[in-house]
Amino acid sequence: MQQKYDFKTIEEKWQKYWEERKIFKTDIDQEKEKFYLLEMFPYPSGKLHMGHVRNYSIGDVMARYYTMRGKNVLHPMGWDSFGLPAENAAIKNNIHPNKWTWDNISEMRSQLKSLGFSYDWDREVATCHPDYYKWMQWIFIQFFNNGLAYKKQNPVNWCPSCNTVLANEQVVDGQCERCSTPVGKKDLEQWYLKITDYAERLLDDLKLLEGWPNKVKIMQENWIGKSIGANVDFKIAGTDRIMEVFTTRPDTLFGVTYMVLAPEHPYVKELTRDTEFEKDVDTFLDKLQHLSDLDRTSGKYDKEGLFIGHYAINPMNSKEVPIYIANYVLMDYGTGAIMAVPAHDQRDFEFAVKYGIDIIPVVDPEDPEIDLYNLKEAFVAEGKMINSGEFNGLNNIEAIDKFIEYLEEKNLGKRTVNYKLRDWLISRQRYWGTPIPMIFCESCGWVPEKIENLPVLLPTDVVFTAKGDSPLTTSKSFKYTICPKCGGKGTRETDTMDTFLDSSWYYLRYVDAKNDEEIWDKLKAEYWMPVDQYIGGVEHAILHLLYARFFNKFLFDIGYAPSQEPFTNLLTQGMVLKDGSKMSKSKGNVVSPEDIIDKYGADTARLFILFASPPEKELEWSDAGVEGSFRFLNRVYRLVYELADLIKGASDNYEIKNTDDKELSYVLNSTIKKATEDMGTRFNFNTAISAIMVLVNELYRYKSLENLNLNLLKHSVKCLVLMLSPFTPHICEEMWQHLGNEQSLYFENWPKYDEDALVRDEIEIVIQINGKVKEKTYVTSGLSKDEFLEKVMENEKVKVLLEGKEIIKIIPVPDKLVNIVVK
RNA sequence: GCGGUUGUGGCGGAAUCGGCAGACGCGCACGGUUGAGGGCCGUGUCCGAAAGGGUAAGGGUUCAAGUCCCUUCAACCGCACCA
Repeated sequence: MQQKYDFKTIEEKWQKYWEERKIFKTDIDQEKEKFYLLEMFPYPSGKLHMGHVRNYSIGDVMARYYTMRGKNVLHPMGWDSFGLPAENAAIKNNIHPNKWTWDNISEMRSQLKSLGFSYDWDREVATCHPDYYKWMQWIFIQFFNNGLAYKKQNPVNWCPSCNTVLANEQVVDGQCERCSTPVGKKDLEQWYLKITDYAERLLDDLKLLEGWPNKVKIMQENWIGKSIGANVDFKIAGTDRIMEVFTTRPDTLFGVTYMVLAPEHPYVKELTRDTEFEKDVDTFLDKLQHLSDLDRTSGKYDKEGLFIGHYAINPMNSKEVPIYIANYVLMDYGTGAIMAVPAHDQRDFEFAVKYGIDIIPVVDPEDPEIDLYNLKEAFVAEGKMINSGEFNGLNNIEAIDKFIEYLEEKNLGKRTVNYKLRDWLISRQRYWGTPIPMIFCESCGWVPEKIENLPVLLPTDVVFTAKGDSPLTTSKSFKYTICPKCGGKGTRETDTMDTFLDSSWYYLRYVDAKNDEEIWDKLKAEYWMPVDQYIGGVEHAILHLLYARFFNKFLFDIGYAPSQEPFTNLLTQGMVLKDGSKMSKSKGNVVSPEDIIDKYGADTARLFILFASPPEKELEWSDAGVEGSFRFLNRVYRLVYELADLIKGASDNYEIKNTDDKELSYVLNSTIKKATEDMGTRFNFNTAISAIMVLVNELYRYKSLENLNLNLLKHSVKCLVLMLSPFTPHICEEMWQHLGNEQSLYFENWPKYDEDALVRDEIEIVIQINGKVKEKTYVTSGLSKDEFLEKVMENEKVKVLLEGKEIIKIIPVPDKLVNIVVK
């Protein structure tokens, strides 16, 4: 160990040491409790950014900490390496996506290594590798064979810039999640996964996820969007057609004054054909179709509609009400048709006011403030049923069940549940993704490729045109094949899979990453799964985390995943900001991890990131703060360098000899206690580090004293190095070695604290009068309430303060405080 | 509009169960070391001369509130015509 803290030499030395000895390699060990720690794997864009560094620093501290606590920690890393940027780079720079991607992976892998993260690299996966996507295709075929993958023609979200379709989850504010281009509609035949079959379980099992942030659970709950209600049949007068609507408010059936069909509803054309309404309807539809989703849903959304010349018959009272089409009714939710109750639904109210339609109240709020027959807005709260025949007088909430019973009895409708969640559109018209292993045969229809023929390899003879068709269609070798079922002519599906499929199961593959016989050994999955701690950005709250739960549940159902849920605990780390906003090239406020590592070293970078803010919160980047962290490491380094010779011969058993010893021992043990609690239960690394800083300050005080207790000092310094090691492993290894240890500290135990050392003889207590602090004094610790009070009352200042006052009440909190209430 | 989160010194943040608000760090000031600068070591640093006041604003509960309850405001995030 040199006198000066030379982080470059030290970090290279120890990274090499760890790698050569395969320190971080993990295997099943039935003797030990397992701990599966996972950070979201990155897309190999080329360079790590600060968000990655934060994510992986948090993970690495936890991995190292749990290892020191005796857990068998699985800590893998890999690459979410299919995706659009590789293909765009191919078009732009004429580099094959494959080369572009693998170059980026090796660049980023070496960056991760330069940060000293404790990954078991033997388990590395890359989703673009045939060894991985082979099993992706295998899973797809399992979905297909279980009736959960299907192809259907539908108007789909289309990004004109990415030239591909998008899942609902990938449309954000009517724009493409990736490139922010407004999303349009296109009628295409596409593959879907039936995630809706799992809607109820995905919702229900959120209850099992006690270790997830509430925020994420609420977001998923809202996204799944369960509504309970009834489907009700309305006859269309003068036809044999039935208009089926979904409502969550069957209690308001008597208040229906009009009906609405979604403009795209098949009945609309049928009912208006060859009538005076046909022309207006066509104009209306035409206008709607030229609006993008963005325009249709954004802004003031003026409600607009059109009467189509037909009437529906209310099944409750046989009243005829007009049927409209309107822009606010969606085809792809419920039945694509609604009953409108203006008195008790705000949207219907606005529409009714605009078009002069009757407003009939059926729920009475019994509130003199509200004029029921002259409403200013819809009344949506609870009340008493009126104008509703035999249901009058009931509470409307209780009436809902009565209405449904009535409808079911008369065969006019039934109890129904609806979800906002839609099936997952997974086809992409792009090259750099997993080929969908399906073959179309004129006589057999869609047939999956035989398992023994997997993987269906991505062809290399393709042209990157970015024209809207999948580049796979340009391959001569790929498209034509034989039908696996009848042996006749077959054509391959040329679309590839949404890359979110690849990342929906990678955590399972890590348990047996190199297996080419099966997707993984079930016994290995049994040992390691579920992931005990998952760490990543909150931006994945819906997309990735919902898809991964869905995949895991499906794999559980077919016997491959051992648990219902994949991730027991989830930590969503906050963003890294600079000058109050997210680092981005366009804002020019990007701080490059490489530069920081170069200037201060990986240990400083890690320390600063963990010290500046608790993991869930946003982190404001501060160059001065980085300097501070660097200064602290230098301070620790000098301390150890200075003391190492002095304590070389000392023993690990120490005795407390004087008050200074006692003080050091107190600070040491309370630091261990605080750090242990902060790391293991709260993940508040910032306060754990600040506790360690307090210990360092105390050691500086102590070492300047005379008659040092070398045994105690040695013990303290060792504990300091061990506690700091999960945060800044390189410098700690170096100091550990300098203190005379031969083995890496990676397998050392986390220090234990001594409860007895935390008891102080005298404690400073606070004396309050009427809740205000008036005096601080020292008393013997551990006194009973009476003894404690007696001591307080002996205090001279208290006596003076209480003179001439009447004591009303005394609240003693021994070892802490007393509050005396006086008049 | 609905749902959620957050508001504490000049700054990042701490206060974990309702019990001393501001730990720790940054910045700043001063002192020591040094020929000087840097570095390092140390002291001080919420406001106020003091009594006292102070955790977005206002109210409430309590012996005691940054913490619990109500109202308002601001910022951020998610969803957004889902019947």
